[in-house]
Amino acid sequence: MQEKYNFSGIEKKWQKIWEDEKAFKTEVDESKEKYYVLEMFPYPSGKLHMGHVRNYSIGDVIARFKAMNGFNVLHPMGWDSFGLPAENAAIKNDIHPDIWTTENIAEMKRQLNLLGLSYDWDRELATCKEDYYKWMQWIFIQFYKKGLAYKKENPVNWCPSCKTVLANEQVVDGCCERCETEVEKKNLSQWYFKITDYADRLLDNLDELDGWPHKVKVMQQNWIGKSKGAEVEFRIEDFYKRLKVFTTRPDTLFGVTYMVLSPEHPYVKLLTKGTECEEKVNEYISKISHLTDIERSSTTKEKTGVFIGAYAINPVNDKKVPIYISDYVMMDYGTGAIMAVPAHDERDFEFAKKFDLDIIPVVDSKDPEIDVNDLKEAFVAEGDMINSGKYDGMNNRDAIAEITKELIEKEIGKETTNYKLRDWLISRQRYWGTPIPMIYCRKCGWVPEEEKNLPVVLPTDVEFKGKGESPLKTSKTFAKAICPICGLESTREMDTMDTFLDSSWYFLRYCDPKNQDEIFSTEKVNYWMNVDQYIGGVEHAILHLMYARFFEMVLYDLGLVKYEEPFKNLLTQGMVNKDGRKMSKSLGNVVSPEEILSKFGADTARMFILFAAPPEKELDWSDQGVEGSYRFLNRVYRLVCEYVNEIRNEDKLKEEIIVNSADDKELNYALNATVKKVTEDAGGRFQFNTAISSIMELVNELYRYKELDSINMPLFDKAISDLVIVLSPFVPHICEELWENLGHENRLFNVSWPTYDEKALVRDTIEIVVQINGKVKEKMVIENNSNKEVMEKTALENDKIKSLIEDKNVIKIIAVPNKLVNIVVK
RNA sequence: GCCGGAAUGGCGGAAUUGGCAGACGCACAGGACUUAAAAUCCUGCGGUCUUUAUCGAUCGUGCCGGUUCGAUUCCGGCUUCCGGCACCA
Repeated sequence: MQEKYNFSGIEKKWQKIWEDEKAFKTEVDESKEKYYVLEMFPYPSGKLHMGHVRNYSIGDVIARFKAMNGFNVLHPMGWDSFGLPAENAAIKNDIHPDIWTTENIAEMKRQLNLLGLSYDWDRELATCKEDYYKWMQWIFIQFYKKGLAYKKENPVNWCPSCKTVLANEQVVDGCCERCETEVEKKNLSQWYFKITDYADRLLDNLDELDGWPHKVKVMQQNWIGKSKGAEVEFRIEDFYKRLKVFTTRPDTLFGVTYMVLSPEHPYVKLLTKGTECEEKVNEYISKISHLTDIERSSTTKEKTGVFIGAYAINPVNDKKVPIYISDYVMMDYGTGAIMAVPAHDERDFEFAKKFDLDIIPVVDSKDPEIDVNDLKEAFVAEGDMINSGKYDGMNNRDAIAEITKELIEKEIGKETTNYKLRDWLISRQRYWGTPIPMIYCRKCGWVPEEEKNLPVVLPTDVEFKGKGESPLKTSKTFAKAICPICGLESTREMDTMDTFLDSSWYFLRYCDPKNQDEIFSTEKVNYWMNVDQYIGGVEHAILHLMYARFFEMVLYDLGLVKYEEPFKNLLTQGMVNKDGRKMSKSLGNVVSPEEILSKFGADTARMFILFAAPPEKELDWSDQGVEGSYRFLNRVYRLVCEYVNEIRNEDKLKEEIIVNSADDKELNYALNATVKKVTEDAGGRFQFNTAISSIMELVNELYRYKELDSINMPLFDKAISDLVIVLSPFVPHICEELWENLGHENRLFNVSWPTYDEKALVRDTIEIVVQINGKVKEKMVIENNSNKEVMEKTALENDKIKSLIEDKNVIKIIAVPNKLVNIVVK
């Protein structure tokens, strides 16, 4: 066996063998339990970064571990290949997005393969290929038929740099999540998906996702933003329509002192037209329309607003209150109008102070420090009702229910639930995406393309100018279509789909990626789904993960899949940082994976990344840490090499393993403890750092044992073999090489995971601790599983303990078997 | 502002059920091998005090308090940092 650890030769050799042997190909096999492990597929930017390396290393350990434990593992990889960068490259470099993307995929696949990942490449898919987006369009049509896709004109988020509209979820702090340009509002007619229909299910199902990080579930909860309350109708003086408001605090109805409409509220024009207030109202509306969303929604901004000259009548006490407009009321939440209770709402309080409006407390504070008749700030806590007629004295929690009941009886209100979640705007005014398969017929309106005509293919005769219109409009052929209903010459939809649609179901297509006749075979999807372990960055906690859940629910309702939730377990890996900061070009602290791979090899890179931190935590890149991992692999290599070349004696290997000497027992203990630890940490908890540390301990023990005068050959051989096996999911190349040199002809990923012997983990004698008043004073070696009496007796007979307690009163003795004796003295 | 999460040596981190805090690794220091270096191997490595050294004493898991024989772990109250949401009525 070659003495030097030649990682480069070894890695090339095994990558070739795996590829030639199609080592990781999977098929449905009903006789075996399946395991679907999935890493979020990448956008083919062309360059692999450390985040990818981490993501895929984690997935690969799990995939290899599960395969060795007898599971039929599905571990696919593909490309989220529609999207803006390709199109921007087209505009800039005059290269077709398809070519740019295809080249990038090839380059990235080459880099991925350098990592030795156990993918079934026969299942590779790319969302920009016709055979994928054909089914994307098919799904769109199913959504449309189910009434879940609709077109409407609305003020939408427009990114002036990306020149397209964005979904709510893609706007971060008022800016485009991709390019950080400030987002503008535009009134456009756009396609939406009715994700709001699924708000409750998206929320309720979260409870059952035990295998998801708490954090992600909370983020989705916040995003859905469910709040229960009541809708209340107010009469408006001298006006034929009633004003509806939403409130979560019907208990404060008696404290309403004014009303506020959003400036965009349709009543504003009706109520002010021709009145003396019209001018200043219009002035205000025009002023705030120049504000950006960020300016308008800043909580630090002073409240502004204007009285519109109209009054509303409070239905519970017939009080007349003035109506204002203000930009702190949003048109797209609730009814676009609020009842203002300054005594019990911070925003209303601020507004009332500024405009010198009445503040009437209706909930009394239990805290004597707070005088509700002289408030310095809004009182939002619980308390008993005051100034509220027959409800006075009632706890305000109860009053919520009682007053709501009264509203319903009088038919001036009802219970309502509101959500922050908005419908998903899915149209994009870009070329490099799935064409929306809809046709506009001037007689029949919007009609879906016939399914037999799918896919609606992206035309190639387009120009990329980067104007604010879909490049599809420059195609001479694309627009023309025949109405599937009446045959009239019609026009196609020119927008494409948000790429988040493509990634909302790719995990299903992996189950049956080559199917020409249907989106996937039910049988195959039922066998593989759902995803047992999904791994990716936490940045997808809301967008991708909620959209994918929504898709799965709709497909479930369509009878296409048997689970409502696609991802059983989710692992959100932490970021890879350098010097405590995010790796970024501008900071100049980017570590290139390829450089590390050529210097140390894939196994070292994987080892470091898995060992340096638990997967969900941030990981700080450390060059010295990488060298440490490299050192460790060299140490393992030398150990096996020395064994194979110098120590191994084939004749002795045939003997049965008999563990006899104390040293043998030590080694056997270390071996079994390590197998147990790695099995639990790598297979269950996904704490690869501790799994690896326990393997390091075994290596240390093997080095110690190797130097002994007599070596128990069969035992040592077993320990070396098991070491190589349990290490292989982490660093597969070096282990295959070692395995081969140990004389095996099979491949490690086909080898069964070793079992451990609980008996070997039971030592003859163990060390226990003797405490006095909880402080460790002495350590004693006693027989394993000694009973409490023996433990106490041994402790009390110990000379040191004796001397320490001789002039004290023993009050109590606590003995915990195999752990400690605690003597309480006074 | 609201909602989550975290805080342990010089550093990354471990302690899975309330039971020896600091596994494993990095860095550092000393030694062995070597003409020398690299590599490798061995030893030490939380603070303070004490001792020639051993042995030992004592403090120590962000801060304050509680429960307990015993708390990094449970409870209450803070501080700081990270993340999410945010005039959402």
